[in-house]
Amino acid sequence: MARPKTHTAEVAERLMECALEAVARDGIGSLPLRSIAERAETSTTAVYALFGNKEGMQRAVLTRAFGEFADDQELIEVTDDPVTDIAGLGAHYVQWAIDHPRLYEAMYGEALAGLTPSEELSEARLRAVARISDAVQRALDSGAFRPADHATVVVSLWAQVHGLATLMMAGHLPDGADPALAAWATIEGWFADARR
Amino acid sequence: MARPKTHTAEVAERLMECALEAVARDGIGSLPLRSIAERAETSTTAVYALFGNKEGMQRAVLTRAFGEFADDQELIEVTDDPVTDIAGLGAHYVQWAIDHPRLYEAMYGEALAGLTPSEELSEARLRAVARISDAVQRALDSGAFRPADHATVVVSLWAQVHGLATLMMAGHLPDGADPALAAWATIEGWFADARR
DNA sequence: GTTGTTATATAACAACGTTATGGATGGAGC
DNA sequence: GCTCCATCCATAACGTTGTTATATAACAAC
Repeated sequence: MARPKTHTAEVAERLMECALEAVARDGIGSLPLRSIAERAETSTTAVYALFGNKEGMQRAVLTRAFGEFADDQELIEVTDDPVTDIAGLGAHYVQWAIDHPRLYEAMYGEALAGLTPSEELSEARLRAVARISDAVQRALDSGAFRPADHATVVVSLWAQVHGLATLMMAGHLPDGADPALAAWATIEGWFADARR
Repeated sequence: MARPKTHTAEVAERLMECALEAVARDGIGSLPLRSIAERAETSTTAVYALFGNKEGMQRAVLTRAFGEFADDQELIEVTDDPVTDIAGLGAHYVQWAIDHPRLYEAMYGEALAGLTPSEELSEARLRAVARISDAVQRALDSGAFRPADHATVVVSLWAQVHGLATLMMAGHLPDGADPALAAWATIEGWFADARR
């Protein structure tokens, strides 16, 4: 009894791809709806029909970005040495951020202060650090790490890689600094015995 | 032989105060020149005469913010125990970020990816971590920290506090996590002897 | 076909950063 | 003291942004 929809999920996917590309290139701040819609061969109305508004589209882009980031983390094989796993996950974490600076910037920079997160966005965020969280739990269970609160250890390691990634992207890394060694020190800080 | 200037340094200061206030409240992204100029009782032209353009004004705001941040770091008294100093500086670092979330966000978030830094901005940035850098040097000299590259240790500790601050601001801190303990682990990671 | 309802593209609107414009200003020259 | 006129700056205009209103288009029911 009405006109059939043409703003389908397929159009949403096209829009999403164009938007993700634009954000990865120019950052989350500059995302002109007109050019995005034009590139996706539709009109700006589609954005409002499918994502609500610009902020909704930004949220969707960030959710997608977190998903791809989590996929990358999950490429790391799980071994029976949680400490090695943590080191590998950390290195991968930083590398992804370096490879996708604008995306990572948007994920952990402006996103927090600016737009209010949706349910899916929060979930996607959790998945991004799930592997590290798991590895820390195994390190604690195996006795490789001294007894400590799981959340505290996770935050310590997460802050380390997140901070390293951000500083490196910003060009703040002083000459001669070794990020891998820097991260390793934080891991060692949790060792049960002083093995160095 | 010409009309005297009214776009004086005093006007620049008024503009700066209004802009800093606006950025601290709404973030670096939303800084409407018209309303800033109106609040400073001048016109938008003054912004272009005194700061070049909006980006110049943003740079100036960030430089000022870094200055205030560095002032705060320098409030911490220097003792003869560098490790205690580092812990205190780190706690102060995180606290300032929590107290000025939009400012810190602007300083280390968008600023890097977006606008190109000026000379003064780069200097102001360096001053912000000068105290931590000094304390690390003393910790290395005194033998409290095991022999390591100064820049690497600085980056490790800096990344830790920066990461903690960012994650806390973003509400990413898991329940039960103790940021002070988390930071302390990174410090311990550099201890010469396993004193815990 | 006509009508009713929904969907969409287009055009209009307000706000933004930036640039042009034209009036205002006050010492220099007489 | 009067006229320049180089200089400065508030105002208005321009292009682009996100968003909303409007009018057209497309189908189902009668």
